[in-house]
Amino acid sequence: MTDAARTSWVEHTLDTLERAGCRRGGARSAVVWLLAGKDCAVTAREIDDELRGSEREVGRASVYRALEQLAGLGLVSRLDIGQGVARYEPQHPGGEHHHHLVCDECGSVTPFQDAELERSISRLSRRVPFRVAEHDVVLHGACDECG
Amino acid sequence: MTDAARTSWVEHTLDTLERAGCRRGGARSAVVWLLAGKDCAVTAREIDDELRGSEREVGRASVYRALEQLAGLGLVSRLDIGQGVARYEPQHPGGEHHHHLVCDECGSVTPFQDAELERSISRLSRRVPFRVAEHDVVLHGACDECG
DNA sequence: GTTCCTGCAAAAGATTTGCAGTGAC
DNA sequence: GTCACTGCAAATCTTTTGCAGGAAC
Repeated sequence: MTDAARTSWVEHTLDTLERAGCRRGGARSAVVWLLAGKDCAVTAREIDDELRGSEREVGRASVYRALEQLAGLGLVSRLDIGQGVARYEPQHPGGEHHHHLVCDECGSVTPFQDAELERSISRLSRRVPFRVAEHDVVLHGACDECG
Repeated sequence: MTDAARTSWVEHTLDTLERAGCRRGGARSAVVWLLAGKDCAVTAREIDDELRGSEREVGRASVYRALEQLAGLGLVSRLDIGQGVARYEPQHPGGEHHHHLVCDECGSVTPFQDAELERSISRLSRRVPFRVAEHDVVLHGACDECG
């Protein structure tokens, strides 16, 4: 992930928000900038903690509200990969796309990509009686260090 | 899913519990029997509600404790498919295996099977630096009625 | 000036835990 | 009799909501 790609996602995101009739509030922008720096899914708590120690403090409710809004506009993906917490990551338009390995021992989350898997899912998506918008694949097990 | 398969899962489950040093408590058995009758993932609340109206009432805590134990022994799968609730379904040893379509409009959860997808995942599982024990695929979108 | 945004505190849900009594073996 | 199991109530944790003040346009 290049810096250019991150910046481009931020611009695209702020533009889309503006077109949706939103104003450029500081709290939401802080969440957008923080997310832009993440390569893999983070939890609301992680965002909240990280912003709490930053120059722009943000209330927890604002973090959740920003994430909900961004997810609704398709700018971030929301993932539920166990452990009872939602995770969020930037969704780069037409760009990189990955899935997750979750270690059930230590809780670590690692991204991976696989073209064959994507092809299977894309073929499958056409077969089901369902308008498929997104898909998530989660592999559970033990990571290199734990297993 | 045949009645025989359900009964066989119950027997296998109770046996495994016994071998793990558990006693045959009534609450846990009630949860096992209820799960055996389900073809797709249910929430703890659904189990609790259903048992509350049955002959064998079960405390909520016992439902959660039973599910945690069953999941730990690999007898049920725990799924997090959004909506902030965990779902559980029987894991038939070496048997049927399915994934889920989740309608983001109405919240319905529909199971599906796909052999090609399974093959992709199984090949993939051998390639990653990770000991893969389970996998979940969730397709999000709009169901036939909502979409 | 209007409408959206924000933060706090309170509320709502899901899940877990402490504990005292009950039941299985 | 021992040790696991159970149910209740309380606690914990994540996420949502109400509301009053503040900011964007």
